[in-house]
Amino acid sequence: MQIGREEMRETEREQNTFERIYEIVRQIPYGQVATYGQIAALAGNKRLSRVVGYALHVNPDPATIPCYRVVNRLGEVSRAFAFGGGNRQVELLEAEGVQFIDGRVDMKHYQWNHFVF
DNA sequence: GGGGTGACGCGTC
DNA sequence: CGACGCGCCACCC
Repeated sequence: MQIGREEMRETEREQNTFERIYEIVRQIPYGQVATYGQIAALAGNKRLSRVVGYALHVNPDPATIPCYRVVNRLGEVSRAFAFGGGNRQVELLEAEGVQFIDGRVDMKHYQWNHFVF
């Protein structure tokens, strides 16, 4: 169909923003976590961190998008986690072997390092 | 089209 | 430490 090329690019970009975010979150390995900013950077713009948060908030498919593996830069889980609060998120992560120090993920050891592979 | 909001990040005080 | 403030960008009135 013939819609304006620019218009289409815009639409594509917007969809891709979310698609990229979800695709990246899907790739976070078992037993590891990533930060919002990290995902934003991988999605192409590290300033998208807030959008990443929003994207996970409206997570369309929690079954395949492990949003609980996403924490903030300090390793803190979200208090507004969808399934029964942040405590639930902590449980899920600990079940994967992720260790916490003072209520925060030990980022040094569990943050996903996408460069090493 | 304008304005408020947020599962963030970073600088300041 | 904690409390603000600001920038960012997509979303929702």
